[in-house]
Amino acid sequence: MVKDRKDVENAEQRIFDAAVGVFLEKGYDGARMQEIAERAGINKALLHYYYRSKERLFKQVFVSLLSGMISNLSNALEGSMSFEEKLYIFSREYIGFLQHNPQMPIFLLNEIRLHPQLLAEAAREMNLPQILKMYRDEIFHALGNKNLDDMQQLHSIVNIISLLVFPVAAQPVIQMIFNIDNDTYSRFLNERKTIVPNAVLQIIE
Amino acid sequence: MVKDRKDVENAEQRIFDAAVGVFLEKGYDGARMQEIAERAGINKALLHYYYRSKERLFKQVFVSLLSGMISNLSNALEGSMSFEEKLYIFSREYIGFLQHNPQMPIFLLNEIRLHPQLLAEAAREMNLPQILKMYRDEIFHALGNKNLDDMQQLHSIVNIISLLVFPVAAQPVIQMIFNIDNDTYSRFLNERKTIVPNAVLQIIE
DNA sequence: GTCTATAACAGGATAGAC
DNA sequence: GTCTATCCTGTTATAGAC
Repeated sequence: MVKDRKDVENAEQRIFDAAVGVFLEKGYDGARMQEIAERAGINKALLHYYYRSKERLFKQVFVSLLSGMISNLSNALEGSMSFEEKLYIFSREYIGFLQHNPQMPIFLLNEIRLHPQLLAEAAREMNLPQILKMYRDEIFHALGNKNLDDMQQLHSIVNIISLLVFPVAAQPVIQMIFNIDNDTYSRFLNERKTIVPNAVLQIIE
Repeated sequence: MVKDRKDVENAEQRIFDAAVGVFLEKGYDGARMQEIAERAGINKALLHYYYRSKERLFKQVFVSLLSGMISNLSNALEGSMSFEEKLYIFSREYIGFLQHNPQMPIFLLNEIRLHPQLLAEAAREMNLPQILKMYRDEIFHALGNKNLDDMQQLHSIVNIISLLVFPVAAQPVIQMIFNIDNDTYSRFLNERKTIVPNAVLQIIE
């Protein structure tokens, strides 16, 4: 089980990596087992040998993407900084992550929309509730110092996420409507790494 | 061509209505011509008689949904009210519309993501550029009075749309994470009809 | 473990009767 | 216009050799 040679990645892992790519690009319904096999450089039959069915393979990919996204970001919230500091770091990290994975938000939201039970199942397989509880406690605690009631705290959190995620998720539409080239849009997103926390703090105060 | 009897809607229209429902629920790849035919109460062959192919039927549905959404909302921007007044009305109308069509944002964004050329084609078939130019002029003009440069204006517009759309689009995820029941979430969205314009004005000033 | 071959069926599309 | 029957391809999944 020596794995230090990355260029000789085993078949199971290559299949999984290929599946991540294909499912992300095409969605569950649009993805083809044939294409996953081709990208992994192996035969279709081997997919079923390792993962039994398309559905089971997809669920593993889905959980992996969702939990990867969440655990990546929870790092930004750890430590003993002030709420303001955490907000700036979180905004920078989150937009940075999304810039490297622009397809993920719509992919995840759409698959959840199509298969609502996915979210509950995924939550069971990863320790999602626990991680999210940490998020909530962390954020609510920070916001609690601002004398906001429960509903106001929820508005604040949703405001932050909305301002960070949507501009990346809707990039193609926004670029098309306002006729913006890629470089300009990239600058636009980079600016938001500080503009969003600024705006959020302004709203709360 | 008498059409005053709505209960005797002709086959072509019934097919189209059924197609809207199925495509919205399942997406292009997940939708089945068979199911559209069943919901329309006619046979599969008749789908092809009227619409030739699944792809052509889908394009008409897509354009209809996109242009319906846009033209509905442009009403809110007409008239000679102040920017502040328009902002409040627009926020109320937009969230209200989304509450009745919660599936639409993710459906549209995902189909555009899967088929980037859809947006350009749809723009050609409807008078999208013209409508959007009206939007832009209207909004930029209003924001222009606030002494904002181009990039700041773009941030403002994207902020508004993000704060309005995302909380509806991501409703299932947000409800699950924060353990919120439907009634509470509905109140939450209603509150945002005034909270969002308040916040936006606060950011701009 | 990995392959080839094929089963089994679903789904879009068309032919042709009425 | 509307239907039934059918074609034909693509797709998941499995059987079985190596």
